[in-house]
Amino acid sequence: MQKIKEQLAKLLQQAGFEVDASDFVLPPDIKMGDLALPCFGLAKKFKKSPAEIGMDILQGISHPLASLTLWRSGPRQVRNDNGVVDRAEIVGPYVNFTFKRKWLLEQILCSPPFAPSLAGLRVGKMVQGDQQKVMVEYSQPNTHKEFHVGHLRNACLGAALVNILRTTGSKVITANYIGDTGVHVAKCLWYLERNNPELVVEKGQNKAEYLGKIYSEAVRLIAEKPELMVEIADVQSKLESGDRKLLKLWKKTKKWSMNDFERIYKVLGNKFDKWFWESEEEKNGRKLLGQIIKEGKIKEIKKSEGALIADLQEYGLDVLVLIKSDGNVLYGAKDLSLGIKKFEKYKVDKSIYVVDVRQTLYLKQIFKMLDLLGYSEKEKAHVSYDFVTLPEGAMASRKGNVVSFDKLFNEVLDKAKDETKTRHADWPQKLVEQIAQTIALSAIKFWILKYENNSVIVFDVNKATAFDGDTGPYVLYTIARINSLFEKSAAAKLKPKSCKLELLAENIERELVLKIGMFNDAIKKAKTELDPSGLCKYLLELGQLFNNFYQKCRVIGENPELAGARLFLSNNVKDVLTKGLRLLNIKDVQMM
RNA sequence: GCCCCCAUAGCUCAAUGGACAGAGCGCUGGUCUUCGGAACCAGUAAUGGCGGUUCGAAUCCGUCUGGGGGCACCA
Repeated sequence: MQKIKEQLAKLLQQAGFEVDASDFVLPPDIKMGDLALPCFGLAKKFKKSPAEIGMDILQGISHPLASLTLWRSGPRQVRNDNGVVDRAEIVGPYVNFTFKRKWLLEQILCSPPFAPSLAGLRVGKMVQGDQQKVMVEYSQPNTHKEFHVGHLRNACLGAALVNILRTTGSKVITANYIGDTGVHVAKCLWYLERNNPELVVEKGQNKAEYLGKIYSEAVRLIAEKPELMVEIADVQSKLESGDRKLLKLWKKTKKWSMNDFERIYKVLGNKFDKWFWESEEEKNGRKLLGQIIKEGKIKEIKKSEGALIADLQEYGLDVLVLIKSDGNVLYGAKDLSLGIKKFEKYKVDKSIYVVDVRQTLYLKQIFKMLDLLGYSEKEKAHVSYDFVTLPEGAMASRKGNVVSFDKLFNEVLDKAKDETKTRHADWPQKLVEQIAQTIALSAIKFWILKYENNSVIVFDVNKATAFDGDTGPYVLYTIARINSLFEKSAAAKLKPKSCKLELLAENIERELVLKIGMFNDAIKKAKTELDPSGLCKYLLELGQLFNNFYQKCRVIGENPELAGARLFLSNNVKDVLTKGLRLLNIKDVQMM
């Protein structure tokens, strides 16, 4: 669509109007035209009414349009038999342009907005891009806790953003930052050391799930007797200084958690280039802070009440404790050393953090400290997303009221299997399971990604497991339907053909084509806003238009040229849907 | 106490300051001797209150009400 807008803008510029491609908007109804130019801006500039400006434009373009035969049908409309624009019409403060059908259809359908493939991703790189080197840190689960639907949102969002950045030209390094140390680990180990030092678990018990339970049990005990926190701090210190027994316990249980995370990432299709560990940054952070203090590098980092703090009040960013008065290192110290590492060791131009909205202030503090330490030239961005809550309130491992990823996934998977079996009683078990898994994942990911980053998602099992309406399976269904159409058409000796696209004369066909042309715009918006929800909405709208088209327009039984054009259009739809899903890290299906 | 976010149809969500505020679910009615009914069509119904800026406000500003979140030893 961008190319078309540019061409129209050029036409108007030749006629002497200062119009930019970005000035055009879509008319609310396809019958009004393909593109509209609001005349408010020009009206203000020339101190005329928008309608008068519209008249001027029609007068002006009469010349370039008039290369051959131009005729006017009334003062508010011009038509032209030659060239690109078929009709330009003033409606209120807008000038609506309708393009020559053949030209428009060929512009969009024959020059897809993306190159054929990009290695591995197969989405296609749409622009050359700035080749900016970006690190995207996302998914920061804590070991010794369960992976729940809150983590799921981060994992889905991060993966989608990475694909969107890559397809628009950025060089992305993906990073996971595992919380393998800290108070939560100490609490868990403290409990295990007292109650299950040999780490005996029942057969068949999911070990990561077991750790999650231990953790919330420990939290409960400590809430009853707050003085136990002294023991926890002791465990934490001993662990950092390398107590053998604790270290052994820690390593083994950490492995349990990591095995589980890796299993889940594999199911979700998340791949990370770098793995960072809090336990490593703990040491680095302590060292770094020691240096900063010793050299008096920045005045904001100083001792206070026995702790080491960053006093950022003069920037309106409060105070952040970096090292506790009991000597244990906090998150901020670790993130500071990791933040520096990203710029120094990995040489990135931009550092993106996909982190929960509740850490907005915290990340501002980290970014400010990085600025003060000499990294003010480097770009730092916090992609904040709101969290997933339960109807009765926030989800927290501490409270033990989390909806685990497994619970949700298994529920959706069972449903997908049932649905698939009822439709395909003849399918072998293996095929059913494979397709059902893809359907289930599409449902879960799409359910999460269709919400804007800043909207709270209230977990509702019916919505998360829905397959009707605006869901992932709806998009998959549309693709499967197109595939089926191709099979049946091929049997009827019909093939996609682009030579007579002008036969696509129905309004719904034109609407569908224009929507295909908007794919790039949807991707660009997702990139600018670092929010993929608009892309989800776009894919749903495209799917809806296709299904509408499919209902109204036949392929088999029509004359081969029309059928060919419709198949060509359908193929474009399938291409965009598949690539769009790919960007969202969602796999498609051949059939379902 | 200070700061941030949110409030749109019965429910869940959309809408670069611009044309009659759009979807999905629900409900009512319809399509189909199914190129795949996980579908399509029609109907139903909404900008929390009060001011202001603007040619024009769901959107920007102020204020009130009602939710959520953050603010020194959690991450």
